[in-house]
Amino acid sequence: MKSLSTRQQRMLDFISEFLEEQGYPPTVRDIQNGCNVSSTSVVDYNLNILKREGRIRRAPDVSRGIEVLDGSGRRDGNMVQVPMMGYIAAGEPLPIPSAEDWAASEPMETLDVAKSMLRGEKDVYALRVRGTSMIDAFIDDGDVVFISRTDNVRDGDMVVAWLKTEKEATLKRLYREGERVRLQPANSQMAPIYVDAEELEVQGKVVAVLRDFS
Amino acid sequence: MKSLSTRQQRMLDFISEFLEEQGYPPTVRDIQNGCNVSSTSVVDYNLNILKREGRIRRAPDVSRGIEVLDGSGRRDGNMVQVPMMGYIAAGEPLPIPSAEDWAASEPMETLDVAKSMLRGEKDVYALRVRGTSMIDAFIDDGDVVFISRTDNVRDGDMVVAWLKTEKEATLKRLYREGERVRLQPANSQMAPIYVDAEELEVQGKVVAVLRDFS
DNA sequence: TACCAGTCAGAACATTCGTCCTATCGGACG
DNA sequence: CGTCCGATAGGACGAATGTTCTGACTGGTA
Repeated sequence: MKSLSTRQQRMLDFISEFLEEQGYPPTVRDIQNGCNVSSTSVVDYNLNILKREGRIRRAPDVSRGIEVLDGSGRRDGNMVQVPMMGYIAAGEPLPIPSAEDWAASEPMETLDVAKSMLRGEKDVYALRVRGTSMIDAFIDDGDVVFISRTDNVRDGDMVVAWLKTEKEATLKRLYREGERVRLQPANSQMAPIYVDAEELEVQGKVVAVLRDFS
Repeated sequence: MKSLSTRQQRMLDFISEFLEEQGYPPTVRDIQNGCNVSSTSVVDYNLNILKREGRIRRAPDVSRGIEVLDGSGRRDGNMVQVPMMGYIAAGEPLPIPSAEDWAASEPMETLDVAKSMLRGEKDVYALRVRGTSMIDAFIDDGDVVFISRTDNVRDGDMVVAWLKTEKEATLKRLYREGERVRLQPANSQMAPIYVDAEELEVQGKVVAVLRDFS
């Protein structure tokens, strides 16, 4: 990647900052003032260079039609708000409304998460782990688990397993073995649980675990 | 929060979509065409209502000067690119260039992360954990730890501890006890390590741990 | 020196685009 | 029925803004 002149670098930084602060891109004249350039034509000139170098994209004849591209040519701003649906703890039912109620439900606490972290998983919600019942999966009290409400569960996936008779929800790796299902703790020192397929309800698949120190 | 008319809701959705797809907000006329409105004045009229209801912010006399606000009045698009600096494993030195080299170093792999996840911590980088040497901190092989290169370490913080003579880097909770330092594993079953303050170099503070299933 | 490519200035031009004025329509209300 | 109000249209004005043209200045090169 070709190196930029100081002016071009400054312009690029200014555009990013402006976008961050204002929520929309700057105009040619905004850049002119922000970078101490004495003519709009110079800004235009250097914007074309930035475009040629693949640093920005420009929509012609469109005011503020500038997009800043990162190193690989992607645009920034790929966030998603994941609803925090409550707690998960062994022995308590999961407080998850159906998908229909979901959209209609009241605004709740949400977690800002980069889309890339979810790797394309859809219909994701978050739960905070209460207690140390998941410790065998290296999931501690207070951790946040991101669950994808998907049916596409493959053997070996970490799932939210609801045991109907025990009325218990835990996180385990799931393996189908004929009639029954093996629920394998992540810790090899711990013994697996075998249950009837009927006994089990898979609430979703764990996409990610987040532990926050602050 | 007052409910919106179908047209207003549609406009709000359109603005978000447009912003997501184009990277900059729509004009009044973009909204007009996108929502099948027959006059710009109607768009303006409804935009003012959306503003009054606190759903958007508008910069007067500014083209595309629309910001979509979430429920609590914050603007979307609060992302940060955290550099992935390599691996951390007991017995290997940390491959962390100094802060000066850092800016000059080559473009490296980055992780998109919501700012809110870092809770204001500055100068954050990421490391991938190799091996199970951190297992006592409930940190598994392959997990990603986010490190803040800060000096503001308080007792009880989880830190990247570099033991000079052992040439070992591990994640432990740090407690100062006079001359020496106690390094406490997260797992209460495991015994703490006591080292001379001289022996220890704190590389940074752990801000978050992320485990990704995919 | 002469030439050339890269960069910058200043200014004018043509759209784009936010705003505003006026008018219409339908429902609620006395 | 008349009035008022929210929502909608159509259109036009003027400011905001991208684009372009001309000219000048620089440093490198034959």
